[in-house]
Formats: sequence, structure tokens, C-alpha cells
Amino acid sequence: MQNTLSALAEPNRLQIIELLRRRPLAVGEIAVRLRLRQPQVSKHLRVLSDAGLVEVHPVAQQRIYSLRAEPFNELDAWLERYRRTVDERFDRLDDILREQKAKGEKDHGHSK
Amino acid sequence: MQNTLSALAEPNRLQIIELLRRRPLAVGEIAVRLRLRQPQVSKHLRVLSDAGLVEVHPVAQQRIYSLRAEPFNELDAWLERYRRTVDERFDRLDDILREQKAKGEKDHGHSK
DNA sequence: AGAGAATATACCTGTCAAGGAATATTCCGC
DNA sequence: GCGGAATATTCCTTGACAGGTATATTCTCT
Repeated sequence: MQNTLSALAEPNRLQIIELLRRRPLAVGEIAVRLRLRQPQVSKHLRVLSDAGLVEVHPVAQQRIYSLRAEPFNELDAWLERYRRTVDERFDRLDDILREQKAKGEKDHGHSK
Repeated sequence: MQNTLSALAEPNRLQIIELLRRRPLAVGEIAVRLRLRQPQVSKHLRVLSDAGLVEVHPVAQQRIYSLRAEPFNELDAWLERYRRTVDERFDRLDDILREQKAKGEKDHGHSK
């Protein structure tokens, strides 16, 4: 999760992911489309690969990179936990605010 | 989206978010629970706030931070685009691989 | 085996962001 | 207005990381 997020945090890497969403691509193709130099693309793909976001399929001297589903599913599951509690949170906020105010007054022995 | 991801990419910030998922908290509380120093917590909250991930509610000298739903919804929408294409991608991968191989052979005038 | 294409790695450099410590700011009660 | 609590901001230093360039690696074809 942490790895996934930091891998996606880099702008060029996010663009690579967006590119690969449409279809698997070779390194050179990615470099051309994003106007990046080949070495940097390879490096970014290394990071993405280590994070499990992409996988490689060699074809001759080319390496075709494609997305892997798992990390996206994990991200989805993580998000799910937030979706469930969004409503509660807003209700809760008022409670918390009141609670904090009450505590503050109590701490000072303010009886009215 | 980019901002959201890079804000979440920092480990301590992600932890702050996880904490706030349970309930809104004051800066000091966060610092204690995560064993961080107050200034760093304030700085992280600044980043999260700029990214629109959290909002502040002042209570006396305290500032109660709570999550905002919007960025999570955006993340969700972004993910949705990937969920839809996961299946296609795998089918497509084979096509691409064949396609690339065929192209390679064609480029060399290899007729059989 | 040798040439050349496609990709990966190594090394260097500069930048940016996070932590530490001190200080400024804001707010409350008296 | 003053003292003290809670938080924000500033300045400094350091480490990680991305880009640039050169070079190594891998594969194919002849």
C-alpha cells in the first residue's frame, strides 16, 4: 500500500501507468509518447515493477510492460474502508467539537 | 489527483490519515499517538490541508483536524477507470505480444 | 562471431522535502 | 494586558531521488 502510493506519487510514473491502462507497451514506445529519455523510463519501470504495479514480457530485444491488477485491487479495498465511514465522520465531527469544548470548560472548573 | 497521491505517499502522513479515519483529532493528540514532534505534525497537516484531504475546526487554542470526503471520491473515480479495463487488458496482452512478434518478422522481410 | 537494435545499469549532480530546534502566533482565563 | 497552553512558522542541515550521460547487457539477424 505504502509502496504502491509512493510509486504512483511521481508524475512521470503516473503517466506511464495511465499509458499502460490503454494497452501494454514496449519501453521505447513509452519513451516516445511521454517525451522521456529511455534510461529514465527504464528506471521508472523498475520502481513500478518493484511495487508490483507492472509486469514484463520479453519479445525479442523488446520488453513489453503491462499493468498488474493486484495493487489496484488493494487500493480499492483500502479506499473501501473510507467510503464506509464518510457519513459517520460528519456526524462525529459535531460530537467531537462539543466534546472538546466541554472538556475545556470542565478543566477550568467553570461551573456555569 | 497528483497532489492527493503525493500527499499520501509520505508514511507519517498516511498514518495521520488512518488516525483521522477513526475520529477527528487535535494536533497534540496526533503527535502523541504517532510519537511525532508537534512541529512535524503541523507541517504534515499543512500538506494534507493544501491537498484538500483534511479540514480544520478551531476550538479554543486547539485545532481539530478531520478528513474531507472529496479527494477520496476522486481517487475512487480514478480507480474505477482501471477496474473496468482489468479484464480487457489480459486478453489484450496476448494480442499485443503476437502483434509485436509479427511486426518483428515483417520488418525483416521474413516470409516464412 | 559481429553489427546493430532495444533495454538496463552505473555514476554523477542538483534539487527538494523531511526532521530538528528555536521562535512566532493565537487564544484563553484571570 | 499578562502568563501559559496549543499550534504554526522559520531556518538549518541532511538524505533520497530524479534527471543526464555514458556504458553494459541482451537478443536477433546475417
